[in-house]
Parts: sequence; C-alpha cells; structure tokens
Amino acid sequence: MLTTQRRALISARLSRDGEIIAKRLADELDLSEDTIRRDLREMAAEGLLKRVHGGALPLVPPLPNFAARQEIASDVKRRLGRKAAAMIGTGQTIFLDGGTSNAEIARALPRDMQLTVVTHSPTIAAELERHDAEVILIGGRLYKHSMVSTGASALAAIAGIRVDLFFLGVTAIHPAHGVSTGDFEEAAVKRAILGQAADTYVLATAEKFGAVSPHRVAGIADLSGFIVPQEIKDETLASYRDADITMINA
Amino acid sequence: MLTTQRRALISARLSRDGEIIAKRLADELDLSEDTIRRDLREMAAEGLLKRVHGGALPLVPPLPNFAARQEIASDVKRRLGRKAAAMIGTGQTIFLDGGTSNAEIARALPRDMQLTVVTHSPTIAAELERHDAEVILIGGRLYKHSMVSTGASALAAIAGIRVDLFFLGVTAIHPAHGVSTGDFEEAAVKRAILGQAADTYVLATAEKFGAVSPHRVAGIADLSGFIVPQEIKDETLASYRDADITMINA
DNA sequence: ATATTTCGTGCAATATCGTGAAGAGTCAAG
DNA sequence: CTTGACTCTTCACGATATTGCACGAAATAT
Repeated sequence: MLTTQRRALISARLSRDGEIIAKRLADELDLSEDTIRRDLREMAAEGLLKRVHGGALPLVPPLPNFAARQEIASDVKRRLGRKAAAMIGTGQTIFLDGGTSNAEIARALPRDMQLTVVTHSPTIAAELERHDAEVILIGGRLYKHSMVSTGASALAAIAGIRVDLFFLGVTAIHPAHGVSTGDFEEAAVKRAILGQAADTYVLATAEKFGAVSPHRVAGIADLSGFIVPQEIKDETLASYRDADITMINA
Repeated sequence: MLTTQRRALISARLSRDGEIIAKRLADELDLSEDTIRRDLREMAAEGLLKRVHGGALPLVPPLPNFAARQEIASDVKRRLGRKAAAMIGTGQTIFLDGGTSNAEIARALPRDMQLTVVTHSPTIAAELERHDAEVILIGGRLYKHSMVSTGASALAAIAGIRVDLFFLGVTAIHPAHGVSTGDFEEAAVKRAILGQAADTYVLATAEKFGAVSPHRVAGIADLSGFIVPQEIKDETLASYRDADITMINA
C-alpha cells in the first residue's frame, strides 16, 4: 500500500469512526506502529488531524451518531467488559445479552478475533460491525427499553443454538431472590438463553447487589459466576459464597 | 509493446485498481522501472494522474468505497428519506431494508407515530430506539458488509410476515436488468421480502441508474415505484416509463 | 506507587527517485 | 551500404523517502 493511500485511509477513518487508534490500525494494515504514528505526526503538522495519546482525532467534531455511540461507559463497566472479553477463547460461541455492560464486552473484543457472537440486541450487533467475529442476530419483537428481541420467535431461535458462554444482564442480584429484571418477556428470553449455555456469567456493578426486580431470571446457584469490580466490599459478597459460584475481580 | 499502448494500459489500470505501483507493473510488463516511472512522470505532466512515492494514483479518488459511503447522509438522501416517510400512514406495517438511504427513512419518521416497522438491519433497529413505533427485528446470520440478517432463518422469519410497504435498497437499477445488488444471499432475502409486500418502493439516487450488479433482485415492473431526486434528468428516467411504475420526485 | 503502554528520537536498512550517459533500434538522406 | 539524427530503453549512481528497531522519556492504567 502506498503511503499516500494510507494517509487517505487515515483521513477517511477519522471522519467515519471519529478516531484513529494507532495500534489497531498498525495491526490491521500489518505495519509497525512507528509508521502509523509517523503518519499521524506529519498529518497533524499539516493540520489535518489532532494527535492524542494512543492515536488521533478529527479537528472537526465527529458525526452525531458517533457522539451518541461514544457515551461514556463508566470506568468500572469498561473494566468489567475487558475482564469478560479476556475470558473468551478463540473459536468459541458466546451469547451477549443486551445492556450497556455487555456492550462494553463487545467493544473490548479484539477486532480480529475469530469467534461467533450470538445476540438479541441490535445495538450490540451494530457494535460488532467492524469485527471479524461472525454475528448471529436473534430476531423478534423489539423491547425498546432494553433494546432486545423478545417473544415467541426469539425463544424459538434461541432454542436452536448452544453457546459456550453467556453474559447475562440483569438489574438486580439478591442472595435469596436470585437475579431478576424489570420485564416479564425479557426475563423469559433470558431464562431460555441460560438453558442453552454451558456457562453463564453476570457483569455485576455495585448497585445491583441486594436489589430485587419483579421478574426472576434464575437463582444464584444457576449461574457460573459474577464479574465484580474489585472495590466492592467483601461482606457484600459474603452472602453469595454458599452458592459456590466464581467471583471474578475486575 | 508500444509506448502508446503502455500508457493506455496505465490509464486503464488506474481506473480499474485505483492505483499503479511502479515496481509491480515493471515486473509484470518485464520492463525496467525507469520506463514506467518515465511514463508516470510524463502522464503526470499532462495532468492524467497524480504521482506519488512508489507509483501513481488517479486524480479523482477512487469510487467511494463502503467506508466513505457510510459517511455523509447527503442532503439528497435526507430528502428521499423524508419523502418516503411521508408516504407511510399511521397504523401501517412497513419493512425497511438495510442501507444508508433507508436509515434516513427511519430518521425521518415522526417519533410519536404509531406503526410497525419490520427490519433485518440492526443498524436501522437501533435508529428506532426512541420512536414509539413497534419494531420487529428479523434475525439470522449477519452479513457485515451491508449489516443485514441473511440465511435460512431470516427467510423463514420473513415468510411469516406481510407488510403494506417495503422500502427496498439496491446498488443498481437498469431498464433491462432490473434492480440488483452485490451479494447473493442478500439478494435472496430481498426477493423474499418483496414477495410479502403489497407495495415496494426503491430510494434511487442518481448513481444507481444504468448500473448493474451481479445479483438480480427483481425486474422494474415488479416494483411499485421509485423515489428519485428531482434534479435527475428526464431522459435518464425515460427508459423506465414503459414499465408503468410510479416516479416520485423528492 | 508500580506496571504497562505509548511517545519521540536517532539510526540503519531498504526502496524509490531523478539525472545523465550509454546501448539498441529505426529511418531517411547521402 | 553507410552515416547521422532521433527515439526509446536500460544502466549507474548519488540523493531522497520510507520503514522498522532500539531506547529512554512521558503518559496512562492498575
């Protein structure tokens, strides 16, 4: 690839994605990071972009849809997402539930990783547009609040799929009442997926512990484990210990 | 090989590949790089191409690849989208195909309109997150290039749905070859939807007319009409008149 | 506070460039 | 047939550009 073309690509990516990440582009183009960084440095000198640590940003503010996408996932959720992504092996088939925590898993997945991602969330599917991963989208009636497919057709589609790993999203986690969520249909879909997964993990931010939502998804013992932020107190987690499930710190 | 022939070849390669790499062409033609570079130098002096280190590029950047196409919802597409949205009645069920034009329809829909939108594009579904519309998502294996579900399960889901209005997205429109698209699976899905729709309209930007893509979706007469930008020339559209379909100006 | 990532710089290896000179072929006038 | 003018090509070589690597500094993550 010619240098000029590479620079043109950088410009195009900048306006499309709203950012350039030096390392990622270097991997993608199979070049050293030095080359990419040199490009960025020189293009910055020409006033074509703004250099930042790790890559570059456009001078003009990015498109609105990117701005929306960029919504700040809290630092905690990003950490949980990275930890979860690290649990996934090449070639596996995983199911990503909807929700912002699981969207962070999608973002944390290496772009060139070979795996199959099943999801009933169009938002998550959209996140994976530029990944190499095979994406299986579960259709159905869209439940807007959580942006996931529900209903009979979703259940039917789920019944035909087995996955290695399921990352379940819930709104509440309680030692006695298990994990639960706010919508009846949504809970039914989650239960269906749970039944098809070899292992199920929940990304558990602090505010969910001790809470109960109307529709139960599963008991604590039905899960393989939780991924919890490390700053959560031990006594909060103590009441879950007897269920003998894994607590992964992130 | 004559100099003139060689230069003609260079021009042809430039428009076909969007680049000339001096060394590669020299090897291929079994000539020294000097000769190629002299050609490039002189053609650049005549304003036929742009010299760059390592070879040459066309003066006009190559066809908007997918990355760039994604980019700007041109003013034209927004107009088409608004016109299409205006055709939709309250309470109707419509199917939105993937693609940037159809995304503009979704954006142009009033937030509080009561209707049912069926789509196999997670991107379109995500656009409708804050609309009151009921959204039915068609699942399947995600074809990344266009971001739409394809495959047997998508076809099965489509077979169970009837819609009032289908907004079809294609890459090419030709009087004799009908409307066509670049992917085999994608074309099959589009045909399936067409069979379930009472009316089908295509948002037709100027560059699509007269073009032909590998996989035919339908003949012109199988459609209800086109929504075309008003600045398109009458003679361009003349060859479609005999099919007796509606041309809506936007 | 420490580990990891990213940065900038200098440097060496390689690729590409421009120039001028030399070789090869063509053609027409002598 | 020979010669000289002309064109096109290749070769040689110094100049310039590009790339990857090493290493200490700075920024960022844990």
